[in-house]
Amino acid sequence: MGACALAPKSRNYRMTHAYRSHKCGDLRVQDAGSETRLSGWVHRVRDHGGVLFLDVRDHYGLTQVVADPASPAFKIAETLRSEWVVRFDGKVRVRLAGTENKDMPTGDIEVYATEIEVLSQAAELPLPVFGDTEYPEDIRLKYRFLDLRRDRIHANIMKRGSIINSLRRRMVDQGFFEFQTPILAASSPEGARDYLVPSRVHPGKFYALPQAPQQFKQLIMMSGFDRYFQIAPCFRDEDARADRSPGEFYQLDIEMSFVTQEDVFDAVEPVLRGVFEEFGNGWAVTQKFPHIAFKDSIRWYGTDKPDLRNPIKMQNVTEHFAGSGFKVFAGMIANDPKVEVWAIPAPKGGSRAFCDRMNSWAQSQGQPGLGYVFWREGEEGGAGPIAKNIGTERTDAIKAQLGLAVGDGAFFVAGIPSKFYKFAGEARTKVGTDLDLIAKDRFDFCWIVDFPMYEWNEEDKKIDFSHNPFSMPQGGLDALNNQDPLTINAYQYDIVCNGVELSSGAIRNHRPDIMKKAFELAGYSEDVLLEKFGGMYRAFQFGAPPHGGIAPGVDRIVMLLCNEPNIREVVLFPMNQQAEDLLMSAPSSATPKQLRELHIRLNLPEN
RNA sequence: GCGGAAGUAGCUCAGUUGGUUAGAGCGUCGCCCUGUCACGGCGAAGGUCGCGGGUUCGAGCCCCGUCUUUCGCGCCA
Repeated sequence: MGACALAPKSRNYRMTHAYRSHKCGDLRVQDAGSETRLSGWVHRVRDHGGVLFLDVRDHYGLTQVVADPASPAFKIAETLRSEWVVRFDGKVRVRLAGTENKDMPTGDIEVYATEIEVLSQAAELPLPVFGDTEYPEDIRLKYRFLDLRRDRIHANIMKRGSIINSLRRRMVDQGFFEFQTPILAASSPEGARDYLVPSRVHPGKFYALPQAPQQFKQLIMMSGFDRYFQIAPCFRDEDARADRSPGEFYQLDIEMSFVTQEDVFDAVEPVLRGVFEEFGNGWAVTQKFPHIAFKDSIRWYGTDKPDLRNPIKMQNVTEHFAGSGFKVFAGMIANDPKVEVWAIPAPKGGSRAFCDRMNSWAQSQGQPGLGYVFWREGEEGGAGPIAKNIGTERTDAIKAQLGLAVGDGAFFVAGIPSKFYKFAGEARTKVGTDLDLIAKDRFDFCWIVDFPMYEWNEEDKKIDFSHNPFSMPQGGLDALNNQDPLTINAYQYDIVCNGVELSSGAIRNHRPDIMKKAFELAGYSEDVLLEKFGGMYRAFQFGAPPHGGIAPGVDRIVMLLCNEPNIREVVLFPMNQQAEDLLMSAPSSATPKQLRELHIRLNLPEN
């Protein structure tokens, strides 16, 4: 099994042990002739009438057991079925020449069974352990214990454990120390929906499970500790996605005192690079994570979590369309100075078929279409409707700016960038995917930095925090006092790998005066600060060190390293999309006694 | 809360334009088989086609509703 590579070297049990002298991955040619005792699950039965083969499986591997009519164990062997748990005693022998199995580590030997004890039987399986067929999620989750016996997911779970061990070791080696923070905590007013836990002692009051140990880790810094980390469980009552468990997940939560943004990067980068090199199947890992400003990421990639394996970088080509014969774009540009035209270069995408396919795709996304120019033999000046309208001089200029050649194409999106960047980013991804430009065997990391501190809330017509209100604004109090709030950036950063947002972090605002002003700009008085974040705001009054941190998502790291698209493949006992545990039946009703003790009366919806 | 996809034997799936008794592989059970490793051969059992309603002479197939699972949107400081 895949797991055996991760298993410790086997101990030598004596034959007097009740269940085993060896594990199922242990035996080799040099063991031939010796007695052995194996216990495990019957993985597969091959009954030839006269001779019977059984693959026996445990956590460590598979071994072939043989029985024939000369063996006293033959009668029992014939009754064995898949997934029964059995103890085998027998003699190790070298397989007959020509019958070795090179695909199994134990494939040169077999165990000739002399005694068999059935330790437990299995009913007919709702989910075969053998083979690699896909099964529906509800059955997999209901019979998770069978699902977990299967090779791929068994190996994933072991790899998850090894990754977490490695993360811990790497953190400790850098002088970090692991702390435990409360699970029964106070509800936090911002962010996701909380999981609430009713208090028995305080009728009508509730604890909340922490969405992250954010405030606690900052308090740890203010308590005079340094270099905190924790493999921290986080709880958020939000709906699931393929890469997001409902309810709970883990973060490698990190916080450091007396640091700048660069210090945090220098601490975290080697940990992630190291763990991706250790567990990444030899795929190339970015050695020095590039820093990309938030606004550049939006301009170049149409997203704040760019997949840098995709080489396409969008460019502003507004000037080539201003006053051109392509009236749609030219008119938009003339009417509104905020209008821009972005180009998505498509290397090797220079065919009418591909461009038309992209155009239809854009329409299926609710767009009016996707303008394009492509360059091909005989039409070096550019082909397609736009090329005809704007002429060779302009298409040549576009081709030169984008660094394209004959055989390539380019797509164009026009409008107010804040309205179309997301679609442009999706088009960039689609072009990269469809033209097979995205390398499959790399982990491409980057830091996204300089997130805006504030954003305009169109609905409430006011300025809002765009991310964490406790991030330090760049420029400090001076910027808050003198700058247009919408131009202020925060010391706030994300790590992105292959288009997956692995974590976000920040240098925190440790100064109550700056914090007061920051909240004031978003329309919150000091009372709000005191009422909602009293504990932490109080701590800031008594000598808070400059500090900052980050919290990479463990589940997503494991997903990337296991090359799994779904988080349930790397979690032992996941819930389904409706946040139910189908194996253990959670959530479930409380008894009247429990509810009485908690002073809770149910007010259930109709039906 | 909203949108897409799926739901047929224990499991994975096929099922034509709406037409007689709904099929296959795996698994299960029985018989045969002494070198397999997805062993093989013969046979059998196993189905309220998710559920409810409708259209029709006739529905697994068409229509409406509903439930379940999943993917996405909303949500996720």
